[in-house]
Amino acid sequence: MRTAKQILSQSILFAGLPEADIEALLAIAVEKPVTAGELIFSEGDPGDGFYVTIEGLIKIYKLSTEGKEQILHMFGPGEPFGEVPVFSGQAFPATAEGVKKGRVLFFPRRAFRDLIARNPSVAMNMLGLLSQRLRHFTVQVENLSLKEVPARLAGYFLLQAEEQNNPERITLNISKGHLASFLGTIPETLSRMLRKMSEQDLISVEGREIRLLDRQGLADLAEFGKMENE
Amino acid sequence: MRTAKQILSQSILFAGLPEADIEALLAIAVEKPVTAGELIFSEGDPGDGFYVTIEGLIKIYKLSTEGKEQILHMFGPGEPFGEVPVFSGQAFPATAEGVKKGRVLFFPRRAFRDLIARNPSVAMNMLGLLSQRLRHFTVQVENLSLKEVPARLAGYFLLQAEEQNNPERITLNISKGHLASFLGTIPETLSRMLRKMSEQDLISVEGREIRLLDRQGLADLAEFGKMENE
DNA sequence: TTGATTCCTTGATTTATGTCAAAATTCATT
DNA sequence: AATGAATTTTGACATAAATCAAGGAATCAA
Repeated sequence: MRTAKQILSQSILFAGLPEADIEALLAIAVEKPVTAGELIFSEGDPGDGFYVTIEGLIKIYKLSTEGKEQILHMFGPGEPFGEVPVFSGQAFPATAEGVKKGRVLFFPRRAFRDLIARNPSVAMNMLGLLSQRLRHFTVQVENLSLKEVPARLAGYFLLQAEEQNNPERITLNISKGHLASFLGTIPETLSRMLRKMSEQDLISVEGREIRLLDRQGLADLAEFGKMENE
Repeated sequence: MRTAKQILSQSILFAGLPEADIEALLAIAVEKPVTAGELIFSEGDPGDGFYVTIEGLIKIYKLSTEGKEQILHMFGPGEPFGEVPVFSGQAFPATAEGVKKGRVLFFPRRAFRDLIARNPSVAMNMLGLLSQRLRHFTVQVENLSLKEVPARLAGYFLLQAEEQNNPERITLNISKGHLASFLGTIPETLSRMLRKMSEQDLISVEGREIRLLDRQGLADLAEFGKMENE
């Protein structure tokens, strides 16, 4: 069983925080067991603290006017929930309920705010993490709305080059199959596009190492979407 | 000319903060004019503060090994830059330079951290903003990797329903043309899909009002991607 | 080495969706 | 209401990419 500490230090909100900060967070958090079907909070409850799932599965839902349950999200280990209204000082806009037995950490709003005041670098780190992810996703969304696969792929390469801090070579950290699905396509198409881009000397591929041979060409491709024909 | 205060209160990092907090931020910020071609910071400089563009245009770039400039981002009014390394206590990984004459606000790291310690709800608000946007983009990225347009569209409707806090009806806040481009398609295709979805009683469309008639059907569509044939 | 998986590539075909052209509708302004 | 501009819809056609089917690498365990 993974400990709360392990989960936290890999979670979206706290990943990469120094161990001392994780300890400080654990010190103010309250661990609660959750059973399937158990209500964690209800729509309209005051947002007096947020949660991080440690184990199990939580669903967030609203009831439609006919009383039907509309699931909005499911959250597993490492994923926070309720933090948006809590950070903003709002009531919970939906209901949270256990789906699979597990446990969650509850971070009381007040104690969390005090922790930040005592130790502002925790907040700074969190802001850094969130900003970075946000920037990543902003670019990613732009990429994905590009109509054609070669353009999305070129955009992905440029984004990765930036994030890996190397403008000339990137290493795929996921399999080509996963990459295909991530780009909204399938392995066959990805494979063909990689070949085509290699033939045009935009890139060269050696396993998971991609060399970016023509950055300007890739940028044009990402912007205009069309590849010149062979 | 829009004032720094107006820009800040609509910026990604600070939008929606109470006026008092914006004032507090302005009190620690230093306004600097920027001319075209002026260096703001260089790769490797210590990240002793971050910037928000007020007016003009800033480019962020790195130099390739052959000394060629690789532009990573351009930032206009309201957009922060340098905040990721600064929040995380790193050096700047790239160089910032003015492209169009304007001005920027500089937030010294130290003063900003002290501000957070004095006034943790500023940090809480920022965390709330970033978390919300992050959640939005996370879902959006998932949607956009769905292969077919009807699935992406259904996903978009469900996301909007959640954000507009109304599970049964949404109001498009962008034109259908823009929506098409946002979903990575074109107005013609969007139009056809809306008709098809209406014919199947998944939705009904009255101008920019979309009524979600079959939420489960939409969820299935978003998940499995296929529409049943006419 | 062998066999067993998994991952990646290639080819033939079908299908979804983009392109082009034009009509219809909506919206804003007089 | 009437004009004009912008947006949306429709139709015929072209094409990028998905599907289906098969075969090759690469990886791993014994």
